[in-house]
Amino acid sequence: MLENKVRELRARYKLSQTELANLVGITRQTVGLIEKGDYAPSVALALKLAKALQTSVEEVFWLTDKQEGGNGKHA
Amino acid sequence: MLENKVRELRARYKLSQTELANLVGITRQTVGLIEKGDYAPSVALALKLAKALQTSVEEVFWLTDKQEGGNGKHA
DNA sequence: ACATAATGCAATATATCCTTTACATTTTGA
DNA sequence: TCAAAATGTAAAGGATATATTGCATTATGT
Repeated sequence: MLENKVRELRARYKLSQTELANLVGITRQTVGLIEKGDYAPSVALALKLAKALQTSVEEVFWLTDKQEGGNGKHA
Repeated sequence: MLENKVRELRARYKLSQTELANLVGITRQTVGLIEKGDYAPSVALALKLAKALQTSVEEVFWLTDKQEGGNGKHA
């Protein structure tokens, strides 16, 4: 599955979800869903996020072996 | 808009669209559409493509100022 | 020339991204 | 404590990524 450290990097620069969202041209809800791992953004958005967070796409997003959890609804 | 050099890198390793598609788990049609610039893949797929092409996401995909052309249909 | 592989392209269907709107909860700061 | 900001979350809908199937065209090798 796809993992990321958007939240960690965003905290490092003391940006709110809304501020980061404005920087890259999306809504704060989308930022929240990406941080939660619910959305795998397009590479265009990933490039913008990496730039806003002053690092590379690979530093922000990476693939792991882990399987996708359940359906999101807790048991 | 989003540009990429998938075709150039694929040629460098003498891979067919079908071979690259198999390496990253998609269909050859999708490879063709990405090369043509019609699709901006998910960051998960971009990571797999960059890995298959032995480089970074930023080397394969980048954003430019250029506007999206017409609707694809020639005038 | 011929067979085969590679590519282009189109239509349809499904999955997923992303937005908008709305409301609840949590955190922060004076 | 109180107000404001930040975050969580959800539903509905538009936009687009990706698969599947099928057929036409072009390139490659013998």
